[in-house]
Amino acid sequence: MAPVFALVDCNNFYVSCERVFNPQLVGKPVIVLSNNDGCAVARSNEAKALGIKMGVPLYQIKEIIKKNNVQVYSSNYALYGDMSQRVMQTLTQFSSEMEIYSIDEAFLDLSDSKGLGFTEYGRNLKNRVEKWTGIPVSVGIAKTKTLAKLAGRLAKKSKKANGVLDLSSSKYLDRALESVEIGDVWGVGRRYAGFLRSKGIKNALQFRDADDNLIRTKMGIVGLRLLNELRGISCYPLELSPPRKKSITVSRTFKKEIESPAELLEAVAAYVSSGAEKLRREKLGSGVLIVYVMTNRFKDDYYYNSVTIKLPVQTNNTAELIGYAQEGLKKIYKKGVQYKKAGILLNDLGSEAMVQANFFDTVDRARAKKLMQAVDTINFTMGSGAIQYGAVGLARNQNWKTAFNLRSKAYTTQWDHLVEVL
DNA sequence: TCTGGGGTCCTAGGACCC
DNA sequence: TCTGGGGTCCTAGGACCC
Repeated sequence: MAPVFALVDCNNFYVSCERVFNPQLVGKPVIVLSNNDGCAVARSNEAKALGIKMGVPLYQIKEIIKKNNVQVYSSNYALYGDMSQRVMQTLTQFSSEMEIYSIDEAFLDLSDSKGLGFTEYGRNLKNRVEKWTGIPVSVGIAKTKTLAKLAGRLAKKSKKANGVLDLSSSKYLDRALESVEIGDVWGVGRRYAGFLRSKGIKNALQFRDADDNLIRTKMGIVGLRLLNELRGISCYPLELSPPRKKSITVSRTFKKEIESPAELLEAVAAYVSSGAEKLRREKLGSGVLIVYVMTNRFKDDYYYNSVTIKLPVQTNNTAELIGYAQEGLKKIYKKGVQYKKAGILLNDLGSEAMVQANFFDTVDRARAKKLMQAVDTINFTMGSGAIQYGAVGLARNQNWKTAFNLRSKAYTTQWDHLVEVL
């Protein structure tokens, strides 16, 4: 039987999360910022209507914010992560087969749904998620994921659709495709959109009916898959279990530029700690560690350098990884440079249980593992960062530490942040 | 003054081997 | 002047996503 997909997409997700616990924000222009309160990464419809674009730096919209009393928030990942789980949990009731695609999106398999028509199904789903979690969602339904994304986008925009659009067997499919600008097609980014426009292909309908060879030469196999998906031939099945991670990265822009090697070391040690914790959570070990540093990329004298360290044995031991990172950092540190960002990458990931032993290995791995388990347990029960390596430095004087000056409370994950009803 | 972070996939080209 | 051919593996870079 031909598949049918539903895409469920939370509307302006971060903003919607803030509104659940602060209903006064409903109807007002609201934005949520990236790390260090740098850019607008989520916008309410009212904020979009004011012309605030995705990813625009805060300092460029100061005027608009002031004039229109836009409500501004720092990112609150604890809150958004928890709200996301609630939404996904609710969705499991609507299909046995679901793929969590991102923090605010999921694909559902509807091929064996019986009884109700798809539109009514979508409407039920939308109502229940909103009632149970407070998060408004849009639902797009179609024969392929790409078409479901497109339907979802139209569902959100069209007043008539009111949040749910079924294009799985619609006689208006062509008209719907024609109304979607080429750059808004899932998988067509800025570069490809520019190329396609230069060939006279301006919307999804023209793209669907384009010549295969033209698309293949410039966009390769990915482009051809995209064409097929738009033609109703499914190329991307639902991914029921998340594929194993191939890399883990932790990187941050510093609050202020830093120059001293000691501070740089602290930041890198902190990122390594966080990366190692992620490894352990996924029961993985890493065989290659990359450390990189850079200056402000918007300045002329931009400097970037990185070092790749092949580890003797795959590991997720924080102390060991910090040691290698420090060694590596010494090789790429340059004096007199104003660093603005650093990061680490963990590659060559493998299952913790399958680590290839090294004959010359000098680390007592059984002992190290016990220590890491103790550290993780403490941080899990007492709160993240309750215990950490000295290399990370002390909270005061951390000029690199990311700032969130406008953050709301962790309403759902910390007892002392619970909402009080007076 | 102020500009996010974490991922994946594909392709081309070079190194290396037989 | 002429200078094999095919396969595999790895890496860097480009493109995309949220």
